Amino acid sequence: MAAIATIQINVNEKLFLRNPEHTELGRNIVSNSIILIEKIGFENFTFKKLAKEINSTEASIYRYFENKHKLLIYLVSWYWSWMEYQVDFQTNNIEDSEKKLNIAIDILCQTSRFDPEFLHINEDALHRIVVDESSKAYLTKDVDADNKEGFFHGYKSLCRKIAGFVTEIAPDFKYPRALMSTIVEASHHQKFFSEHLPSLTEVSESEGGSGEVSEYLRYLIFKLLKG
Amino acid sequence: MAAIATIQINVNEKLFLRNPEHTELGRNIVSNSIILIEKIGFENFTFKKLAKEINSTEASIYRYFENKHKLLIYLVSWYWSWMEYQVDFQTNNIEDSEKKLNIAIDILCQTSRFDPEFLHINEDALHRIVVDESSKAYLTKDVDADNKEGFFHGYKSLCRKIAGFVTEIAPDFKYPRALMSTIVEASHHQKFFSEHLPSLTEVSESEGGSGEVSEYLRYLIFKLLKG
DNA sequence: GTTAGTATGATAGTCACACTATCATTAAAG
DNA sequence: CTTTAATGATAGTGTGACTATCATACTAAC
Repeated sequence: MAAIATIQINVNEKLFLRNPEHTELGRNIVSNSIILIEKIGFENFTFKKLAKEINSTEASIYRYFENKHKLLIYLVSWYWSWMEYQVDFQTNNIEDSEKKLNIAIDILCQTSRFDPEFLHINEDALHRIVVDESSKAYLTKDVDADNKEGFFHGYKSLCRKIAGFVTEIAPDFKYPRALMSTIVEASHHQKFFSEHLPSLTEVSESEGGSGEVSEYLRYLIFKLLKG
Repeated sequence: MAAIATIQINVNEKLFLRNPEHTELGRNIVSNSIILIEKIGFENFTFKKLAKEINSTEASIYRYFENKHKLLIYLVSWYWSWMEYQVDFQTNNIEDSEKKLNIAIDILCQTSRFDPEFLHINEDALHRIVVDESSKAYLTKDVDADNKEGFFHGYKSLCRKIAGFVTEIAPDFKYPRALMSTIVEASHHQKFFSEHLPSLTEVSESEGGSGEVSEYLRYLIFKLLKG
């Protein structure tokens, strides 16, 4: 099926040297880096290995991304923009704030699936990268500099948006943003724990997400907001 | 004041090649690695730099720790054991489960300070390492293997203990362990966000911890359990 | 007191990662 | 038809992450 309107996901321009969306090689770098990072983990991932994978060279990849850390931030940024787009799209024309919040939670946990138009991006693999690796994007000594450059705009923007739903439901709730950052982080580590350190949680995510993480988060949030 | 009884913090033996507690050099490695990692960050930290710092050699450090990742897990493990000891000590003889839970939260957030007997360990620096770096200890492709070796025992044990307090307060609460892992993780990233990405939270931790993180966490937990 | 063992230091070497630089080739744009 | 931009090919540098070897100093045992 042909797309009539093309969705454009915007990522901070300082995250790349050449825009990877504009060329075949660039899209190849992005799509295969997702596959490879998901497969071998970010620490074991190198531009040399990626180059081999796509039959290109290290030097060519360096023409797009300064280093693998910038690439990771690029991928994670892309993910947050995509998430925000999904939230906008799926909550559009919905009045009920609780409904909107529920939709947002499902999107965060990837419980509901949205047919995307990004042929070169494996969204499932990217989601797993975000779960496993995204905190490494900001847990560095460069956070403050990177934040000044606006690298975390997507994450902050999404949190702000969902925190807005929270405030619509409970205008007196004191911690809408803290709650949302807690929930977003929890959506990742609860999934991680359920798969790798199951004694840290009652939630069990068996294959593809039966939705126990989102159930748990939903329970937390609504109990907090409505008593 | 002299200690009459000496506290022994136990760390999984597989985390080191030679027990660093047993020698001067070993304790030096541990104490200076804490200072150095806190200062330059885990990614920039190398055994060579540490060796220089303590006037020793790379080779000597490798006789104690297989690699810097194992050293990180060692430090984090030590921290969790120490935290659990503090919880045990400070909640001893207290009957009221709510009080115990409050104490545990304060300990997690380092709001209450405990005079320790570990001269060679800078607990404040170690706490900052745990906030900034501890998730890197398990967010790797080796989690499952490392978990099998018991490297995360301390973390799991502490969560289980505090989850026990939760169950004492609210026996019907469905997610005691998930809640506790969420809270422990939140105690780290809320502090991190308040310092580096403040738009992600209402909490602000000005110097030494005025305790806003613990206030927030306390609010969450008790609203959930009694709300 | 000699010997044997253990901890550390000193040095050097290997391999892989993280780049940087240069030049050749090809394809598209004017 | 020429210029320019994108890629490939190759090589080189510095550093990190180790491993190996040998010398030395101290300690503990016989």
